[in-house]
Parts: sequence; structure tokens; C-alpha cells
Amino acid sequence: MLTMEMYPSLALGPQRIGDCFYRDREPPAHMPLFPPACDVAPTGLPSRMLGPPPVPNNPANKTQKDEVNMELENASLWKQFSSVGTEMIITKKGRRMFPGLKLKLSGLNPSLRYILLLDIIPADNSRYRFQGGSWQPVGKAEARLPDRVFIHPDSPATGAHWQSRTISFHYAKLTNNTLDSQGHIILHSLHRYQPRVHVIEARDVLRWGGGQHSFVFPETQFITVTAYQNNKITELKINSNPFAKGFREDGMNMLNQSVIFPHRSDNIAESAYTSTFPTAQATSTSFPSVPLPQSSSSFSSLPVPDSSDTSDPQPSIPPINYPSILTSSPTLSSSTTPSLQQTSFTFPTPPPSNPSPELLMSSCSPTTNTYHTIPETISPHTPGDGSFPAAPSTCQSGLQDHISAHSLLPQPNQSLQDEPITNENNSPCDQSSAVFIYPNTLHTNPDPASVTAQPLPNPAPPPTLQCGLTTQGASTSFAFPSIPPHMQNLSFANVSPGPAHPALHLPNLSHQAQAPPLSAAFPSSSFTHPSSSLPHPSFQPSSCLAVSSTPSLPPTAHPQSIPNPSTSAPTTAYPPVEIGAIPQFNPPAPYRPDMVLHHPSLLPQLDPSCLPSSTPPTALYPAFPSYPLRLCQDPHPSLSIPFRHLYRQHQHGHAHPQGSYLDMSSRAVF
DNA sequence: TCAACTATCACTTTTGAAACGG
DNA sequence: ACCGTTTCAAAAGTGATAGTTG
Repeated sequence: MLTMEMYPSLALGPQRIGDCFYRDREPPAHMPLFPPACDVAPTGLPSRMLGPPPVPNNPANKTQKDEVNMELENASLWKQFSSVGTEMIITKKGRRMFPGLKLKLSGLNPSLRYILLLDIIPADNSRYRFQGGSWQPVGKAEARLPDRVFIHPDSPATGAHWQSRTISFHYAKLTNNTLDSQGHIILHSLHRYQPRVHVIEARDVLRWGGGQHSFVFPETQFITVTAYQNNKITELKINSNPFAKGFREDGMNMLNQSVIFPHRSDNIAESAYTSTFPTAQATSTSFPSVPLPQSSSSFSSLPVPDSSDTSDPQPSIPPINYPSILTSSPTLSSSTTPSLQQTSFTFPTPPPSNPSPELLMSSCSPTTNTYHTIPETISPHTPGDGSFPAAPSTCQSGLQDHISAHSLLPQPNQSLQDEPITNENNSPCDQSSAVFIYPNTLHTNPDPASVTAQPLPNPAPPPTLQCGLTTQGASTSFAFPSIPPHMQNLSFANVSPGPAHPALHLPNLSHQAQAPPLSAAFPSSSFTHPSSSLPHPSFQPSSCLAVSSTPSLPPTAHPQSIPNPSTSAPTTAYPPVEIGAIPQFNPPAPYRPDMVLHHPSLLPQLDPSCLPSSTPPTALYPAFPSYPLRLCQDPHPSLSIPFRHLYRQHQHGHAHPQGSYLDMSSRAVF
């Protein structure tokens, strides 16, 4: 079966159907939707963090790590919902998100593999109730539930793979069932959440690290409900979601179209509110992840959000009056800029003596390890350059076929069903977020033009690979019960937790490097962050710097790297922000991370002197607390990590068809 | 009593296998 | 036998609604 998934180069690029959604519509101006949830944010987040990046004198010094961008492709749809107050249904059996997260990535090394993760963290510490037409905080949030991370089913895939298509997380499901065994993301009802997307360089499944880029799109915040509270949201969902066509008054036509959507001629939600919202500028803004010269193509050619757009964010639809939790939160004028989370999530690297060269690939961590790209068989799933060695021939098992078959399956992210089809207007979906004012940051955020359009400084030295762990000594053993089948030839690095990570329970997996990668399929599952009564690690502003964890790459480290056309595309892309960069002004319910892949306290301190003097802003998105990405689970502690997936494979036989989850809890999933 | 939750319904889209023809 | 297209039924997703729960 020849598919574009296998050969992304056959894709139509930016003109693919999925890429065309809503490009003919401008995002509406926005009124504050959610309560500014963090008053202390401005103070908690170092202002230098948002400072404009220094303009490199020598463009040649720019490395790819400086260009990782993520664009919320259906940002305008999200903004429509956000302008009303996005509600997400959660059910016991799990409910998909609508709108879904449709993303475009650029700036990745085409030859390196990356894992994409989705997690959803509490946006604040309040429970909400819909009263008087608006959401009001009515009390303290429930204890935090086990955090699960949804692994994009394509993971790991090459940068070329991710960049060649729209990345959709529509398979992720939300549930309020705390005993969920399906690997869905467990959330509390009537709480406000913020999705995050993490791009993790993965040399192999057990050897993550080398770089992590986390992206937060504030407009994707939502309040979980078991039944819609706001009629406007219901209306929007019905008009936007193809599955809800049956509830439209006249089939494919919009409900109350003549009133609310006078210009609509189809069922595209994206255009639903165009008549009610001011039209945004057609141009979009790109926000590179890390230091990029202002003169770079991805930047200079991109218009800075017009301040006028932010001056009149009043939507036609009366905004919901959210309590002003974040009255002093910084204003983000160009709000689709994701809160940048970091890039400093690293893992221990294998010792130089790692005898498994076939597992190695181009590395970007010159200071800690060197990976070599070797010729290999190109996996159908990781098309492109063949930088990723296929499982050695010595690794023959009955599961091999399973893996291959899986790799040949059409990738789920090709499904676009969760988003309405674009209307007859074929103009590109407006990716611009320039006019979007994120509610939570509306008031005091610095000028987006100076904030988001400026690359963040990267004064941090090449990070050493480390396993970020909490200092609480929580259990840190973890497994990957739900690794997609094509991830099986990945192995853990020889983890050698140091004294700083006493709880790390990773066995020395160097033998994996010596032995062929296991090819057994990983049953999809989820990693769950176990709920805990222990307090959440306090946020440490010092670690909230936009420091890229992506190791510096020597120019030769990416022999196959190619220019990424998307970097110059006028789209709304955002630089990654450091995980934990968001101040924890409103401490969330306590939890006990079993393993913290990234922890602020472990991040290199940012030397203020390295920051540009012109650094203006104080914070981008202070609206939610810092939640490090935590990966951990050990459903079968008796098995060494490399074999647990075999155990699970034997039990279940098939990977979860809708993606994989990292379940940090002790519960077995799938 | 009421807010929140759950199961069920009708309707829709999606998906994949089977049928068909070249 | 192979390949591509079409057809169709099952699976899955959707909001609405009535009933249940605490």
C-alpha cells in the first residue's frame, strides 16, 4: 500500500485538504474569555524570558534548533470557541475533543525522529460553575487526577514526516472516569484545562531527550463539562462538528444561519462567526521557537500583529464574564502565540561506549554524546532520509510483521473528520493569530509584536542530558506500556541516574544497545501521572527561561537536513516555551510525579546577562501553573523496562488504534 | 430540590471489507 | 493475479434528552 503517510513527499503540501481549513477566514477579535487566572504571573515569570532574541550577527550560526515552530492550524476555530468559552464534553467512555488540535510543525530536523505528546494540565486551581451566563469559580479544584500523556500515533516519526502534514490529535479522548482503563486523558468536570503539545526528539523510545519543545496555545483552554452549559457553545459545536449535522436545522446548513451566520453557505464552522467577529488581517504571524534572526525569512517576511487588532477585540457575541482571576496577568495581544514552554527536557545519554551504533543517529548533543547517522533501511513509517535504522535483522520475531503491517497502515492523523471542511473558498485558512487576544492575558501582556515575534534568547549552554526528577524522592520507575508498534525498535539509553535523582529507577539498559532493538509491538496505553497527596513541586522561576534543551547541533550533525519551506511561510507559528515557564500562581491540586522528564529546578539557570537589553515583556501566558511533563508508569515492575512491552504485547496483541498514552499511574492500561 | 452525571436515542461521518471492472 | 474504484454495512462520534445520583 502506497500512501502519502509512507511517502510524505507525495503529499500536496500546504494545499492539502486538511491544510485548507478556514484559511479564508480571519480569526475574530476576542474578548477575554477565561478569567485571567494568574495574578501573580507577571511577577512570577521573569520578564527577560519574553525578551526579544538577539539578532545573530552571523546567520550561519543559526541552527535548526532555533527554528522549531508550531502552528495551530485551526486557530481561528479555536478562537471562535474561546471567544464564547470553550467547553469540552467528557464522558465515562471518553469523548474526543472538538475542536481538535490541528498543528503544523516546522523547523525540525527532517532526519531526526520526534515524538509528539499531548497532555492537558489544569489551567488553575478552581472549580467552575456556569451561572448567569458565565463561568464562575465556585471553589477549589478537585485533587489532581493522574496525568496521562497522549502520544501521537505517528510517534516516533522523522521531522520530515511531522512537517509534511497536518498533525492532528483528534484521537485523544477525554474522560471523567478516574478508573479509566482505556488510556484516555482523565479530567475533572467543571475544571479549566490547558492542552500542551510536546515535541521530543527521540533517538529511540527509551532514549528520549536531546531536545524538547513544548507548545501551549492559550486559545485551546477549555472547561470540562458533562453536558454543555452555554448554548452558544452547543450551537458552535453543532455547526462545526460534522458528526453533529443531524442537529442542524436543515441538515448541512447552519442553525439560525440567517441570524448568526449570514454569510455562511455551507456547514463550515470556521466561517460561522465571521460576520460577527472583526476580520483579522489576512497575514499571519510566525513565532519562531528559539532565537531567530529578525531578518530570517520566517520572521522578516511575517507581519507583526497589528496593534489595532488588539485594540478592538470586541466580538459581536457578548463575551462571557469570567471572573477576573488573572486581573494582573500580562496581556498577550497576539494571542495565539503559545505560551512557550521550554526546550530543555533531556535524558541521560548512553555512554560513549554504547556498542549499538545502529541505534544511534544524528545527535544534537555534542557535549554529552554523539550519535551517528548510519545507513539503514528506510522504514515506511519514517520515510525520508533513512536516518533511522531499521531493526537489525537479528531482531526477528513474530511481531516483526505486526510492526511492519502497522507501519503500512494509513496514519490516523490523515483523518480530518474532526474538523469541518473548508468552504468553497479555497484560500488558505488564516493561520493568523495576530488579532487574537487571549483572555487570560489580555490585560497586561506585552505587545505581542515585541514578544512573540521575537526569538527567544538561548543563553543556556548545551544542556547535558539529564533525567529531570522531582526532589521528592517519588518513585521514578517508568515503563512504556503503550508505545506504538513502530516505536518498538527504540530502546532506553543507558540511564545512569545520579545522586540528584535518587528516585530514578531506570535500570541500566545498556544491554539494549548491545542487543537488537526489541521489535515486539507496544500495546498502546497511557502513562499516567499518579495522583498524589504530595504537593506539586513549587515553581521555580529561575528555570522558567526559554532555554532550549535541544542540544546545540554542529552544522555537520544534520547532514540531511534540508531547508524547511514552512519556516518562511506566513503562518502562525510559535516558539516553544520552556516547560515550567509558566508561573504557578495558583497552585494546582497536589500530585506526586513519579518521574519528571523536565523539572524547572534541574534546568540550567539563565544568565540574565545573556539576555538582550531590549527584553520587554514580562510574561506570555501566565494563566496556568507549571506542570512538568512527567512520564512514568510501571505496570509490571518485575519486568525490566525493555521487556514490559513484550509482556503487554502478549496480553493484548494490538496497539491502541487511536494512539498511545503515557500513563504514569500504576494502573495498567489497555 | 437541584446541580451534576449517566444511559440512551437518532443522526451523522468514518472506516474497511467486499464487489466489480479494467 | 493485480490494481483501482465503488458500494455498503458496521463502527464510532455527535448533541439531545430523560432518568439517576448525591
